Amino acid sequence: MAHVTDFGWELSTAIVLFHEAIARKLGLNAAEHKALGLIIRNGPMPAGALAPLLGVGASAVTGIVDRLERAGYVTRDVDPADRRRVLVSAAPEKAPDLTGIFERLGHDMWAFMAKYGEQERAVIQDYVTNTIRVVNDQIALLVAEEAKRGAP
Amino acid sequence: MAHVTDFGWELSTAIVLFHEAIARKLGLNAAEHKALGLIIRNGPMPAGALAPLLGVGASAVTGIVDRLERAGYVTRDVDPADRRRVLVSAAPEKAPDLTGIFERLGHDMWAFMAKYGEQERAVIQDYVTNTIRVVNDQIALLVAEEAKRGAP
DNA sequence: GTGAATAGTTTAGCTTGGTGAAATGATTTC
DNA sequence: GAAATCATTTCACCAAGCTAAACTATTCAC
Repeated sequence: MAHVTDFGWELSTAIVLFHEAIARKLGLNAAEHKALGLIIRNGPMPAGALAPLLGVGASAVTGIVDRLERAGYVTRDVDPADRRRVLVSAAPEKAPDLTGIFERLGHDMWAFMAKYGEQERAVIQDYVTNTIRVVNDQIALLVAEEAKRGAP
Repeated sequence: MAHVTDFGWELSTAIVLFHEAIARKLGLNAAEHKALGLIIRNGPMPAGALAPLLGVGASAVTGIVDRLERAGYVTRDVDPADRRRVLVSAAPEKAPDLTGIFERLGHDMWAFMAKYGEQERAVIQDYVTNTIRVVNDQIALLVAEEAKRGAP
């Protein structure tokens, strides 16, 4: 098992460093990067919804979205359904040479994935899926602990 | 391939969130968490060696190590070989209930790893190793770009 | 042994990015 | 249609954490 955890540790470190490098490349701090990730993943969201997800107050979201908008990564649009709300959407065309990076990443991943047979891919998929589940479980436990300490 | 990248994306997000949750649990900010990780991984290191790895100036390291030391996660010791130098070592016994978290994580990983046969584990190992390599390559490219922009 | 170089810390000043209360504009309720 | 509510922004202020430069202690070169 030492092998598995060691690999996991290395992979985990690499992924965190990769995220940091991407954020630097985009000129974003942690909060802005996280916000952009949430918007890309979840689609357009009202500004207020970001506050709890980022763990900051509503007024701080204005500044974060300001900077993302000024950099061209997102756009603000009034929600036609409820014109009090401001929907923040990703402006994917403005992401700089990131396409190049993800293309290279995808290409290199593809290069070694191609040699696996169908069964081997199934194993890998099972492994990754289970790892995601296990990690998410631990996150949930940690967050639950925080919540308990926060409001006991 | 859409599957693979999607899984990769999910895994990547989970890992980043896990790291953040751990840092919050320890009461550490990003720089402190990164520094502690480096010290744990590399063993005792002189304070000055941390500065370039963290991407901060030497004077900032003092504050970072101060906070880690005050929290009990590391100790400072004068290097007997060169008494100008201060070796920063991890104080593992002081890490709080983290043992519990990593025990649970290891246990849950073990639970589903146990069902794989030897060949399946070899496939997984190959996959993880290659993924680490590919991600590290992209990091190296990004860092090289930064260096070029930084000092052309 | 003296002078230059090195490791770490201290200090002062500044930037960043946050909070919380009040303001603004839009929507719902009665 | 007036009043209460809601989403977001604005404003003034505050704290964290960084840099640059001065300072102390130690080592190395000659």
